[in-house]
Amino acid sequence: MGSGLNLNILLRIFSYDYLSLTNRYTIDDMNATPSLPATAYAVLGLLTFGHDLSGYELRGWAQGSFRHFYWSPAQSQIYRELKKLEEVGFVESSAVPQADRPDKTAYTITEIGRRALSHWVASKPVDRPVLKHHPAMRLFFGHLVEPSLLIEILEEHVSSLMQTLDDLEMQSAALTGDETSGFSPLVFDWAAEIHRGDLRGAEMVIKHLTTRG
Amino acid sequence: MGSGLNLNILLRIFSYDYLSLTNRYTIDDMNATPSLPATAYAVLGLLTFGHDLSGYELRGWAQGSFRHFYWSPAQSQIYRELKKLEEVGFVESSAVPQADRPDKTAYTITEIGRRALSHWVASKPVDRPVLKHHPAMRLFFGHLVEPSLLIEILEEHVSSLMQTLDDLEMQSAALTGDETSGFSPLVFDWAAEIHRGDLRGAEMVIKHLTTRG
DNA sequence: CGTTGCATGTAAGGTGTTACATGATTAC
DNA sequence: GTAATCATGTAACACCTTACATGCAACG
Repeated sequence: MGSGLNLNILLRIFSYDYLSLTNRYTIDDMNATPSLPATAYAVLGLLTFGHDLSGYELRGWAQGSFRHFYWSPAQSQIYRELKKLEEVGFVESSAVPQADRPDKTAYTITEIGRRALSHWVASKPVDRPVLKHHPAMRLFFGHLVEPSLLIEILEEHVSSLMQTLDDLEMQSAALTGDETSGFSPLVFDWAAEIHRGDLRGAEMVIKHLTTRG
Repeated sequence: MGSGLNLNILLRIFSYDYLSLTNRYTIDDMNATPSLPATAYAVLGLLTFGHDLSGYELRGWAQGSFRHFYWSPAQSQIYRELKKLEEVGFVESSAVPQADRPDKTAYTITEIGRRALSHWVASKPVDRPVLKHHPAMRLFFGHLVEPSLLIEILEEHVSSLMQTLDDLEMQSAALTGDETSGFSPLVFDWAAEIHRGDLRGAEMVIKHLTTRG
């Protein structure tokens, strides 16, 4: 362990109230990753693709990029995560003058933020994916309603899936070959496979319901 | 609208603090569905398969049945939802004497609970599925770490998926043909398709990473 | 002249988790 | 005897959302 580290600091780093930290991390502290919520790292990670972004822009990027394989956080939460990240020293903000507009606050990832993030990316255990499949939940209790109502719900789900697939294929195509996009096209392809599985399943269910209902 | 219904009651029913309700629902109020969280309906729905269950048993059933297509709530939350459900009159509890053990409290769905649930099952809009795919999120930021670490994470995910698939296939096989299981085998088959899509995607990613890393 | 987009936030409260407390029974 | 399972809960708090407030600029 490095120079600036004592038990007191460690306790504060790994306790939940990191918001009350007055000291920032030093590189010496980086033997372990502090327990920031995954959302904080997700926001932090968006700053590693080479652009300094404002809270507002981050919201847009989050919506555009993780929408289909992670949920996208509410805008108010992004601002809150940014505040926390700045307090622990993982990002730095700077005012960017805008023509004829109030300034915007752009965030840059710091070296120490980058290290913490890299550590988190490879850290284990990785939580298992969490799926909250509302249409499947409706089917699970489908014995309580008319099959025709179930089919309606399923068909809406199918058409929403097709839109999602279109979107994913477009995004993947647009980014493949782009040096700065990292593994994101690969992630979009992966997400597309998941959604195609969902589609196959939903169509199987519809077929089952129509041939005996 | 029915006899016992006035604006005041409506406001209380559709406001969030249904916990403070002193009046219970009557069947007349059932033209619409109150905004209970999906979790409450999920718990309520488990009581429609013909068994009266205790909080403890419900936790087990939830874990066993929706684990793979919905998340399973913490035990403490199940107890809280049951309390709420009883307060609005959707379930009734009765003490069941246990040999040589403290009594357990078994819950039964009421007629009005059943109506509310049926209404909810067919109500729209149905929320889109929410996926929080942690391994995919790691890959999304994979440009920050060694590819070998990514492959490790992916391979662990693959083996976890295979267990899930085994589990789903077993459950589907066990329940197919069982009159009392409703559509649940169909849901398990659907979930299996989703997980097979995930598997296909993860294997594609691994192949991609190994052939150029 | 109203709506949409950019941009940043606060207030309030719902949703869900972890950790703990309790107590008896069964199994090793 | 000590661990695991059955069984029920409370306390504390992390996480996240909705709704609102603000202000300016551009579009039609």
